[in-house]
Amino acid sequence: MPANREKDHQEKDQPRRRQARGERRIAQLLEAAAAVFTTTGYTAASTNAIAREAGVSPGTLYQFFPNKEAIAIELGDRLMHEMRETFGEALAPVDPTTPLEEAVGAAVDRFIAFNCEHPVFFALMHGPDIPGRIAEEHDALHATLLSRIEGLLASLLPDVAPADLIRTAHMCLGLYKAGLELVLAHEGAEREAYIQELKYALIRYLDPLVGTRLGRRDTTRATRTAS
Amino acid sequence: MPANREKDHQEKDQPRRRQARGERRIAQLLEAAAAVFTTTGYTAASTNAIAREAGVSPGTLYQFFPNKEAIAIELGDRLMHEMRETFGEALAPVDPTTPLEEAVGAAVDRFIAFNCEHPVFFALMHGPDIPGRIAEEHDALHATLLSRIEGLLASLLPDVAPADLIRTAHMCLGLYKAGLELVLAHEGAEREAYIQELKYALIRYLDPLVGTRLGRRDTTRATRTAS
DNA sequence: CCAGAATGCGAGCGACCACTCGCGTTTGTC
DNA sequence: GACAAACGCGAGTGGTCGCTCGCATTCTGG
Repeated sequence: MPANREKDHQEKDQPRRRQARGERRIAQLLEAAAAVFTTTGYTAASTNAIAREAGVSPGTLYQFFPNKEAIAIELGDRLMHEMRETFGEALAPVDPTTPLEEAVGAAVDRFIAFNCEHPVFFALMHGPDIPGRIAEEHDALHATLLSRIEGLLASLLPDVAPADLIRTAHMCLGLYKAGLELVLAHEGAEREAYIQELKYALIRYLDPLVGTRLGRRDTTRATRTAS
Repeated sequence: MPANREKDHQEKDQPRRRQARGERRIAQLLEAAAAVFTTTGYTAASTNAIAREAGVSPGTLYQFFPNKEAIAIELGDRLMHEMRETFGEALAPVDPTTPLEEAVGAAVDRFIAFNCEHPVFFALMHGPDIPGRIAEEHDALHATLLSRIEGLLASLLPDVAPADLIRTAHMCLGLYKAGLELVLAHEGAEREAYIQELKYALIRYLDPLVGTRLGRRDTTRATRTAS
């Protein structure tokens, strides 16, 4: 196979010369795609609808993306990048003396904030309708999150077998996703209440594992608002 | 509008005269549909694929179902019916002296068993790809489950405000769904382990709400299998 | 045994979708 | 100002899908 073509079919070596206009269009299209994906999901979203939402023609969309999948991939990449830089390593390093409540509370708060700001993230990760390539990205993110959580748990719970640690990490992520769905489904005070419930469920789930730790406060639910 | 037509367009008053052959075909088609929905989801499933899976022609399929949606509706109805008769009122009445562990454990066991036996149930309820009518059925089931759980919780936790009760019911269902996903994703011993984790998470979440109850045993996790 | 209904078929219809192509417009460069 | 490249357009193409229709076959009641 030839090493490199000239002006034709170049995809990765020469990312194609873009004008400022083009970059703006790309951002515009990704924003529109995020909106459409959020409301209809990936498969049900039509490229024509995305182009319409962005106020351009279908042809213009395909000037910047080779196909529909690439739009979701690029969107996923940017989200992942933004996620990393939003709370960089905030999940990994854990001072073993940190109280469980604080560690869980801080992690949940950050994730919830991110997901509220980027609802398309949940839509892309949660749909059973995602084709091959995106599923890989999804799995990669999933694995990353799991290993992060696993590391965090390992620092909190030194005396737990690895197999149990992995399972516990899966459970934490699952419980978080369940809570997130409820959080996103509500607003205002009710949303806050669900955030508290989520933190509470996670803390109660993890607490007894923190067997030999000092100063374990009781995790009994605080007095609830009488409503 | 006329009260009833004769032989034309009758839909509900005269369910159309069926032969035994027809009933068999319907069951066959629903089974095929369940298989296809389970593997590909509702929207991605094509009626031609369902017909092929059932070994009949597309035309035959439409002899028994007016459209694709009706297949999912009928499937949902039969599932719901089977669910009701499988553990009828098993969720509703709760002896207030029942230990929390038993109540939760029994309910989870029953639901997990049902979902393992009918994987299409999870596929139909979990997909974000579901059109209007089915979503209504979904919501109806959701509401039914919620009120059942709410009733169960009310019998267990008499001194909790209604608003908190509703929220707690939502949380329980969400936590269950999260656990179910993990349970279905594993097999054998690992599946059993996740079932235990799910029960444990629910019990720990609910336990402190059972404030003024007698004989509350400690819910510390039992010694885990050493792998 | 026979009329009529129920069942079964599969090519085909219209709609929609991802994607393309030819051509006109704007922009950066010399 | 001129040339090329990037940008922009929208009708059109091939393909899939839900669904229909005309016709053949099988069953049922009288």
